Amino acid sequence: MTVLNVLQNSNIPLDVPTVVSRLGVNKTTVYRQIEKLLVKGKILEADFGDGKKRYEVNSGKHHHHLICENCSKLEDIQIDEKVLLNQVSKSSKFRVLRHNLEFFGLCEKCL
Amino acid sequence: MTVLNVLQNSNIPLDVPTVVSRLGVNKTTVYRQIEKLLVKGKILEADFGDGKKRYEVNSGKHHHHLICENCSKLEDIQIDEKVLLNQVSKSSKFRVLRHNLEFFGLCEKCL
DNA sequence: ATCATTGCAAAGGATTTGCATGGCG
DNA sequence: CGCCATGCAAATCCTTTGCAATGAT
Repeated sequence: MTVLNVLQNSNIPLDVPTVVSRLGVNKTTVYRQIEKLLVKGKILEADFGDGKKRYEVNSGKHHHHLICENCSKLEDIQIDEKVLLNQVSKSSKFRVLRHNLEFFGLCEKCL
Repeated sequence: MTVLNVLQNSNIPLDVPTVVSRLGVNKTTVYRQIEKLLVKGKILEADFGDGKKRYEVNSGKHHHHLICENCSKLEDIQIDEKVLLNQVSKSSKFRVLRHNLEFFGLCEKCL
């Protein structure tokens, strides 16, 4: 088992402590492997704003997350971001290289 | 001087350690005042993905941030999010209550 | 022998909690 | 007195760093 395996076996992004507990290896090792996988582009980092980073395999399909604030259920969503980035380039001279976009709310069941 | 004053005097969102150093009061006090201001809606939380929360006064104008990865310059940007939220409601049954959107890249000067 | 990988313990930084203190109604 | 704001120290949680031990080439 490797870090990548653990992430592949999960349908949601995992934080490092979770990966550590599933792998049974030292956390330092996991942090270092994560770093390498990130550089290689094998995995992506997600930030749900709760003070820890989460990681998921890079499927190649750029997507964002819908996070249920009641049951923590997570859903992926693909969004056409052309409109978004166009708005930015119209109103600013910044060159946007990447962005972070996550949605929080209630899933169908919790509504 | 209050926490709110410090945030009002800043043109960028500040993290708690910074507020503490500018105010000279205990960090616990600042964390507690921040919490109250958040509940009252006087301030907003911003997450730049570097492991700490930042806070800014709630101007009433919903906006996002453009963050220069070279010089850390920060620019506010307003975006018409109708299109974005429409896409979500079309492809999922989640009810989106809030979202987090930040842009990272290079400012005009650093380009 | 060398170089990368792993583990472990310690340190760091943001945040939270417990408890005692001080002000004020 | 009773309540709320403040301070301080300790604890917690995620993450990083230093260094020694192990493994592979």
